[in-house]
Amino acid sequence: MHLLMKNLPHKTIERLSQYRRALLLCHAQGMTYIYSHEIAKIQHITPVQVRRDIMLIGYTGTLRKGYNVMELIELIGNIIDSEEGINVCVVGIGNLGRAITNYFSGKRTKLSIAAVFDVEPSKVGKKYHLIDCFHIDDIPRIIKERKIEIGIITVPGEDAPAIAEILVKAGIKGLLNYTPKPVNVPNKVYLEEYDMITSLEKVAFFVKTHH
Amino acid sequence: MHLLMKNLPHKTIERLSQYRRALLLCHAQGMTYIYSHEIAKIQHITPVQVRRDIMLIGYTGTLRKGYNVMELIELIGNIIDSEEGINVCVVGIGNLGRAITNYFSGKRTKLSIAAVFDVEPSKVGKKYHLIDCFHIDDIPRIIKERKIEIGIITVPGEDAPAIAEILVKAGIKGLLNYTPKPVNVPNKVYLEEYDMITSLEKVAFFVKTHH
DNA sequence: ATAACAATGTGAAATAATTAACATTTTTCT
DNA sequence: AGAAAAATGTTAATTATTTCACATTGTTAT
Ligand SMILES: NC(=O)c1ccc[n+]([C@@H]2O[C@H](COP(=O)([O-])OP(=O)(O)OC[C@H]3O[C@@H](n4cnc5c(N)ncnc54)[C@H](O)[C@@H]3O)[C@@H](O)[C@H]2O)c1
Ligand SMILES: NC(=O)c1ccc[n+]([C@@H]2O[C@H](COP(=O)([O-])OP(=O)(O)OC[C@H]3O[C@@H](n4cnc5c(N)ncnc54)[C@H](O)[C@@H]3O)[C@@H](O)[C@H]2O)c1
Repeated sequence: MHLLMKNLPHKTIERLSQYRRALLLCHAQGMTYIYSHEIAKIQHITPVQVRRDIMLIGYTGTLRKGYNVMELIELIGNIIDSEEGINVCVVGIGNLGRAITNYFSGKRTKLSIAAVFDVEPSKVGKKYHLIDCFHIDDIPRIIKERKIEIGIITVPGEDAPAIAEILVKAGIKGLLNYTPKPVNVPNKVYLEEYDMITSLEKVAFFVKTHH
Repeated sequence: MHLLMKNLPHKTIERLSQYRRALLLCHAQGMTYIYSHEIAKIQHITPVQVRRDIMLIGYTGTLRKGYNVMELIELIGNIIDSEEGINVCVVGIGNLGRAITNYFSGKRTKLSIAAVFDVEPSKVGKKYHLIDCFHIDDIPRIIKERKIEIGIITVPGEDAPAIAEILVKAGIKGLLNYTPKPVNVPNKVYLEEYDMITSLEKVAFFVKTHH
């Protein structure tokens, strides 16, 4: 593993993921080289920031031609992906859980949803986009069997803390909580929380104040 | 409008929204006062940060008793809400669009979804959680009639830029793009973009590097 | 009454992230 | 060949955000 990786700013990691997505589209359109200002335009940021991020991962472009699209895609992959891939599970296969499962399935990537969980008897045993749905009591077993390292929580808010605890006990390494209820995890588990209401309220605030 | 509001850091706005949500739950449980360290615990941040945010909005608590829950809820409301409320629309009523519409409807808040749009003939004319679905050709008219100021984009990625343009032309003031495709808007429109893959890749990266 | 404690409020310091400035280099044009 | 243009790479400056450190002050215990 690169020494570089350790010290990459969080924001840079996010942007690398976004650059890669944009680059994949550019590659699909037949572009072989791209300038920092072109990437910047797509992502609504400055060219300097793009160059700095790319500098941080130790890649260097060609003066006057820019960056080799495919090389950059591969390097970003080396940085942010795990070689062997990482398995993910979704807990709570309601509206949001199904939308996410649907969204991910088919996307060829190093991240794949290896199981989904719910409590509803009518859902347990079914398949969602080819992925088995298990009862939450099976979380410990399935997580071990299927080497799942990351959990996405989409249960009703009030159940989120309990589910987080179950997942942590089962050995999960990272959690993505889409519930409005914050959950507690030990320090060794990486936690990311996102709530749409917060985003919307933020947009509303800036709409209100900037005009 | 407060002078204060103008200069609040973006991060503070996000946290205020989160504090309020947590405070509402505390209020519902009958708490009348709360300490900065209690809020901090819920949100996984430091008590100093909570106190600083609260300082920034000009509220002051009671020494030794902490903050009055209801007063704080109301003050945060004064800061981030619009008095009259803001109307929102969702464009693209697929899996994610429906999940979001479902999630928002019923939540009593100053933000309400006033219309949804799609292109599918089978969806146009129907109601989703009591909200009318119109054809995207009606965007300009409906946005004016219903005084919609914010748009949430949940169409397939490739259509997002075109939809953003239509919404901007129709006079939208803020956009929340849940598509993986970045869109362009003029400077006066506030834009927030969020992609789940990026979040998941970020979690995966830190899982990989921190262990 | 007084000391010990536990909370807030905040200037100052530290850290994180972005942006400016510019040296360098390749390409193109004359 | 030499000048002009346009791109990268990077140090330094700036700005944004978080954290430290501590003065202040109600509350509780002795
Ligand atoms: N729908 C959205 O767009 C949206 C947006 C932001 C946040 N959220 C949040 O995501 C969560 C799910 O939203 P939704 O709209 O999909 O709700 P939903 O009710 O459609 O789905 C919840 C699912 O969780 C299952 N469930 C309930 N208790 C469970 C438990 N203890 N263990 C496992 N599964 C359990 C239910 O059977 C159901 O399938 C909620 O917390 C919601 O606040 C949703
Ligand atoms: N499902 C998820 O969890 C998820 C997560 C992140 C991002 N996304 C993104 O959100 C978007 C929607 O995802 P989804 O799973 O709901 O897809 P979906 O196919 O279920 O829904 C898309 C909807 O948009 C409609 N549509 C198509 N073209 C349109 C146009 N020009 N104008 C208006 N409506 C149009 C379709 O009729 C459909 O109803 C996609 O861009 C996807 O990448 C989805």
